[in-house]
Formats: sequence, structure tokens, C-alpha cells
Amino acid sequence: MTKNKNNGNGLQKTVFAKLYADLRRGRYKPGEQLSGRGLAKDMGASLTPVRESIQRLEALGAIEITKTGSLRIPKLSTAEIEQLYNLRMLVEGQAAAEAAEKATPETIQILEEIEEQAAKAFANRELGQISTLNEKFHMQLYQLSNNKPLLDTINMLWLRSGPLLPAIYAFYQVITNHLENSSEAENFHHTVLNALRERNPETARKATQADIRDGLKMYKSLAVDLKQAMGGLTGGADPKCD
Amino acid sequence: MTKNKNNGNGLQKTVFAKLYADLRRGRYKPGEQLSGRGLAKDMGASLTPVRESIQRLEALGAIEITKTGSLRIPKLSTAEIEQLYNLRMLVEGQAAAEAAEKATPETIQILEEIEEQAAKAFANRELGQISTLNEKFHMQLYQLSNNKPLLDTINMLWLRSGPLLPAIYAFYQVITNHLENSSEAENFHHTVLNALRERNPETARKATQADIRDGLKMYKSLAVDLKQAMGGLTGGADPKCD
DNA sequence: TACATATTTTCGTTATCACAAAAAAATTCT
DNA sequence: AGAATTTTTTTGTGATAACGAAAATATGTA
Repeated sequence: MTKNKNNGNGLQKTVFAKLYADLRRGRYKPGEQLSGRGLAKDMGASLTPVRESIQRLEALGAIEITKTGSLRIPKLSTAEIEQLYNLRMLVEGQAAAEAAEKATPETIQILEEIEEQAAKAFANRELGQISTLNEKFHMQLYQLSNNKPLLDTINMLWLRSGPLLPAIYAFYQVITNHLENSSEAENFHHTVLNALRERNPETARKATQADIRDGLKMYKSLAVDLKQAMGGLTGGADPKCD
Repeated sequence: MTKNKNNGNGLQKTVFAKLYADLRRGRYKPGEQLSGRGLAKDMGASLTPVRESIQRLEALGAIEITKTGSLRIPKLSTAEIEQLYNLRMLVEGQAAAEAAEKATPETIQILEEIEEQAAKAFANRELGQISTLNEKFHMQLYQLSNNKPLLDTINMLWLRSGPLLPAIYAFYQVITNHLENSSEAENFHHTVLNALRERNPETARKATQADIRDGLKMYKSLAVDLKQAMGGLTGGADPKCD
């Protein structure tokens, strides 16, 4: 019931921004069920702006509306997850390549500073910070492409893979605890930065693709590890469909 | 006021499907203004399902909601149009490549039949049919990839380029009137079909990319031709922004 | 006639109501 | 107790009303 301040700047936008951010940072689990009225109560708004936001999110593939009208977070199959990551490699690689063509010393420095903060966060094992700064680095990089259709597509794919993040960062936690050597995970970003300095699009593309491939590898290892330990971690509800 | 039958299967879906189809087939011009209440009247529905549909379409980038809340079809800059087509080449090329890996004699035959009808439509200069069958060929091809994130992305890009179609087909009409030789335009599809038969992903990718590049070339030629004849044909309203 | 002002209309936004279907809970029956 | 059935609650859907802002039209002025 925590009544949100209506800042007068469009309640619908506020509601959407909140749901979007929560989905993207992985606050909802695959298969999790939502209720429009519940969300409205939570955000101190009426149903109308919530429903409009839900329509947006469904159009983006971030939530599902079943035949009966109930709402849930999509539960991606293994194949779909690979397809999602392969598509990310394709389009984010392209964005990185275009970024390398347009990067300037100033824009490169912004990325370097993000990476510096990320290194500190990594040294301190601050997972939340690492995650935030990783996203910041990627998005700042892609924005250099100045390519709206491409950026929209990338944002859609990140939104869709939001619910997978907790699993990935669970894996990340495991390996950082066992592995003192932080070189692997961060090297891709350094390679990208070098590519920008040298205006080398193809190196930027390949390093970005390797970074994403690495994320998928982490997810898959974790899924395998846990599947043989317990009963699969895909997340939320039962496999009932409709 | 032509009251639509509520088929009981979700008025919102009906409204969205109609708007989506009209946008995609280029019934709306870039810069054109829409009004929620007007659309509601047109479709015999209340505001609610219309507004929800509008939210979906804006999330997909098919319409714009300005700061004051008014609705319009986005007017793409030349740069954005090139970015849109470049992205289409990237992702549709990928879809075609994956389709080539999964094609079967049966699925290939479906494509051949579409292409056969398209050849007839081309011989008869039936522009509407050509357009419909061209889209049908592309979508049927991409669906062979069985890749949902990829297909969703492609559909988003086709939706966004819908308002450009009239200009492209205007050009198409011009050249088909001057050019008896129909080989150019259709050869890409034949190359794709051959690539599917040979299970050659890279050829399918390249032919698809060439097809799309050709569409962009047509658009650009037309834009140049008309710009030097009159005052540019980008479409709808004045360049006022907000 | 050209421009500024005032009035009217249209429009987007949000909340709320009524309805039916679905989900959950309670009850009954075996 | 366990399964089937009924009752209650929750949910999504669609229409509508109220409100203020934006746009269009009309009016008045220089």
C-alpha cells in the first residue's frame, strides 16, 4: 500500500519504469505469476496504468499473458536461452563494432572509468555492483553506435534475459570464491577498450561476442551442476501450460 | 461507427491485430497523427482496448507518443532507415542461414509454391499480390529457423518499416513498367531456394541480405528522384518536433 | 488583412464500476 | 480421509465518467 508520489509526469510511465527495472535486474523468476491488481496495490496506482504497462511488457516478450488472461514471467527452454544468447552475440557484436568506429577519446574514457569501478567491485566481491557496472559498461558501449533500432533490439534482449541473471550471478559467486584470478571475466572488456582505441571494429565485435558467450557458458554450467545435484533450477512454478 | 462484432475472444486482441496489420502493410504514413478516441470510434470499441494496443505498438517502436501525449507514426531519418535496413540484413540473414540448416523437402516446397504464385503476380503487374507474397516468402523462410527471439525481432523490424512500403512499391511500379526483365528482383529468392536445397547457410544468408539491400536501394533511389523533382516525399506532417 | 486573445472542442490520463470467467476455499458426499 | 461439488474470492476485460491540458476554432483588435 506504500503510496507512490505521483510526480505529475505520467503515472503510467512511473509504473512501467518500475516493472521494467525489476524485470531487467532479475527481480522476478521465470514462471513466476503476477496479478494486475496486486501490482496496482503495490504501487499505489489504479489498474489502468498497470494494465497498460503490462501490455507493453508483453509486446517486448518480458511477460506472458496466457489464454485465460493470467500473467507470468516466461520460462525459457534451453533452446530458447541459447537462441537468445546467440542473437545477443549477433546484435551486440554489431553494436560494439559500430561503437569502435565512432568512439572518441572522451567516450572511451567514460568506459574506462566504469571498468575501473568494476575492477574495485570485483576485488571486493560486491556482486550487485559488479552486475550494475557490467550492464553500465555494455550499454554505454552500445550507445556509441548511435543506432536506435539496434539499441532498441538489444534492450529488448536484455529485458528478456533479466530473469536469468540470478542464476548467472549465483554461478559467478561460486567461481569468484574459488578463483583468485580475476583475469578471465574482465579481459573481454579490456579487449573491447583496446579495440576502441585502435578503431578496430572486428576485434570489438569478437570480444563482445566472447563476453556474451561466456555468460551463457556460466549459465549452462550452473544449470548442469544443479541439475545433477537437485532437480533443475529453472526457477518458478510448475511446468503446467495453457 | 461500424460496430465490430465482439467475437468474445478478446476485443483488445482484435483491435491490436487490426492496427498491427494496417501499420505493417503501410496503411499509415510516416508523421501521420492518430487519436485514440478516433481509432476507438472507427473500430466500434471503447478507449480501453485501443489504449492498450497503442501501448504495445509504442513499445515495438511502431508509433510514437509525444511528450504531450499525442500519437503519431514515427518519421524516420535517412540514417535511421539505413540502420533499420542494416539490422534487417543482419538478423534476417541469420534467420535464413538457420532456415537452410533445418529445411526439408516439404518446407522447401511450400516456399517454391509461394514463389510460383509470386512469379504469376509479377507477370501480371499485381503490386498488392507481389507485396503480399514477398512478405509471405520471407516469413515462411524465417519461420524455418524455429527461433522465437529472432522471429520476434524480425517482426518488430518489419513493423517499423511498414510505413516505408508505399514508397518502395511506388518505385517498384516505376521500374516494372520500364523493365521487362523480371530477373533481378526475383533472383534472390531463387538463390535462397537453391541454398536451402543444398543446405548451404551462408549462401542463404548472403542472398537474403542482397534482397534486403535491394529494397533499401529502391527506397533511396526513389527518395532521390523525387527530392530533385519536388520537395521530398518522406510522407506526412511537418517537421515540427516535441 | 494580419495578429493576438478568448472560447470551445478534442484529447490523453486515471480511477472506478459492472460483468464473467477463473482460481481458491469450503463443503458435502462416499 | 479422500474426491467431487458448491461457494466464495480473486482476476482480467471492457465501458464510462471526471479532470486538466492541448489543439482548434472563433473572436476581437491593430
